[in-house]
Amino acid sequence: MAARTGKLLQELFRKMLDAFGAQGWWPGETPFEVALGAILTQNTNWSNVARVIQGLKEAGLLNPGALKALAEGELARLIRPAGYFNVKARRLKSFLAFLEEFQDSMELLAAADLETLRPALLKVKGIGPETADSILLYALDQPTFVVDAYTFRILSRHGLLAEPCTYEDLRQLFMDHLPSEVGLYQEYHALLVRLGKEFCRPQPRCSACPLEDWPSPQD
DNA sequence: CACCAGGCAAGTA
DNA sequence: TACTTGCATGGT
Repeated sequence: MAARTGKLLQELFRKMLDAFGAQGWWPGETPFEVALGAILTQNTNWSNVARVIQGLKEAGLLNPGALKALAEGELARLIRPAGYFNVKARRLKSFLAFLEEFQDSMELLAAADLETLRPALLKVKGIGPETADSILLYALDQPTFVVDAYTFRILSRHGLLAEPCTYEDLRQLFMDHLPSEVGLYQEYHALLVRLGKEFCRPQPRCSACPLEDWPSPQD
């Protein structure tokens, strides 16, 4: 994956867009809701997270002030269906403490630049690279590429990865070879997840994948 | 029943 | 630096 990388990545995007159409990520009505969802969905099926967010919304708790007022144990009880509830309650609390430095305002947070925000988010306990990039890209509209397990698996299955390859390697790969556009990055990652869910599961191997045998051997 | 899901931190070598 | 392990629910 060297000189022709840009071309390959453009082709991949085009094929996924043709097969699935625009995904319109992230599902969430507010930037704060998106950030919460990013933490809750760590290694967890989105349907479980959606249930939790719905519950918080109905209880009027989907705002920083209300969540900060809850004891950590009480928060854990409320997010139980999302799994890892004790860990995630602590992680949500640490994110809320971080957001307090910005007057609980996602808008104020979005006003900072990417080079400042990303390292700051990564220092928050419970926010790793994927969660940080998800919050940056989908809640704050910052041009950073989100890499996840599907990204590794799809590229690896198609023989496009010179492993070993770290999260940062793969993020840089996309960002070095694609235009730095928020809308493109948002749609690209969403399409990789869609493709991964339907056709690139750990087992069994892909069937009826819309990419077919792409990339062809002579490429 | 086994396996998976839009990770991360902490411990070990 | 590069593994390994704990964390936990709900769907297939």
